[in-house]
Amino acid sequence: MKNSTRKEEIISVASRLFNEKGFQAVSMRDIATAMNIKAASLYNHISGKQQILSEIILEVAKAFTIGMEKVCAKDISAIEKIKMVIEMHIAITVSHSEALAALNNDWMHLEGPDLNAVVKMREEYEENFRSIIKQGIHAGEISPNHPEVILFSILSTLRTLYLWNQKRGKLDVNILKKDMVSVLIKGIV
Amino acid sequence: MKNSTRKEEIISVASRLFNEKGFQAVSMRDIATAMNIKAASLYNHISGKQQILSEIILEVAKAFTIGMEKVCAKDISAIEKIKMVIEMHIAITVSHSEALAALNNDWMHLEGPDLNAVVKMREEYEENFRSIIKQGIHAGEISPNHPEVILFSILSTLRTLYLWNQKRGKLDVNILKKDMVSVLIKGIV
DNA sequence: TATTCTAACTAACAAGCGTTAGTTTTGTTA
DNA sequence: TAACAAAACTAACGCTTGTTAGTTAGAATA
Repeated sequence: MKNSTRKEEIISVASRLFNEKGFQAVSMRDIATAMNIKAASLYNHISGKQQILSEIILEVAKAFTIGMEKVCAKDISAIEKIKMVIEMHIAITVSHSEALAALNNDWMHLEGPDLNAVVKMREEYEENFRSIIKQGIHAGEISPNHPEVILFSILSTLRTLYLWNQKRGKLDVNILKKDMVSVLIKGIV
Repeated sequence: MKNSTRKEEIISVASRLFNEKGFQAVSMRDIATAMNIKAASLYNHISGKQQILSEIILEVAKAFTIGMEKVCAKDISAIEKIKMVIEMHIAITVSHSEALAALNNDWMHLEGPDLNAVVKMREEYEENFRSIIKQGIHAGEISPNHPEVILFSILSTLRTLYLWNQKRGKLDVNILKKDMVSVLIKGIV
């Protein structure tokens, strides 16, 4: 309802718990206990468990959509676009690490219009990425491998980045960007 | 207890449901309904929900461990080893697609020794992969990028393969192997 | 035919779930 | 200090959960 600090705190704590155990394994009582209050008190700030999940996921999903639109609007080569996408993913991952777990693993527990919206954003995001790759192949910048394999390979790496970033204490962002662009585009040989 | 067909059927149905909704979101009644029996009847064949999860995850985790040990035992170049690992991942993914969802997303819901065992197998797997990459860098076969980024990039792609294989109707395995080896090793330019 | 085994069933349990209603505490403003 | 709003509380609701106990139908074995 409001934009209170307490509401943001709930969403932040819930993100952390969802990241650790998954949406279905975290109860309202778990969230409340982590904040040293009772479960019923949460309802002074949010309308229910579903709303918490929606807010977490929709915020980060929108960030990706906006980021991809910015990349597509630029008049640059396909390779340059892919570099931008990689850098955008890294930036969002660093700032929204725990929300990415929900986006990746718990999107199917959204309901109603929120579920539809997230699925649609995801499809459009992949379609935009696919177009960039095809553009690059057509222009001769990218090797004519199965574009689906290229798309899948890069996107899998980017989507799983949050896990690695959590595991091995926060690599330096600029080094990470440089190395990932290099590995994903030029390969490892 | 026994090696009955009915038990395997339960595990197969459970794998499918866990793959769709996640371990915590699937109830024993869901599994039973999908088999046209009552939840209590499941207990004639298995000891509980935890056992179902353990059997699903441990089987596929062991397959990876055995596969990796075979690769490491070979006296071939690092690049050849990585090719073998990629091909192994694709083979296991095709034959155990739904179990991979549980291994990736629900391993943290294991309990006791099973949890420890899976975590340990995962760590050892990654350590073996890391060694192969370092060997390749040392031998000059692999570019001296941060080995951690190379490891993470390839492993992320392989671990997420089951999702893409499910989404776009089963790509041809041999073409997939060829293209993935090419993209992951030689890059996309 | 009588017996044993398998695999289903019904009924119930204690515990935990998300959520609501109504009340009390707390801190700020008039 | 009195009044008010914010945010906590207690208590309870109906429902679902994993699981157990005891029973029954049907097939295989003696």
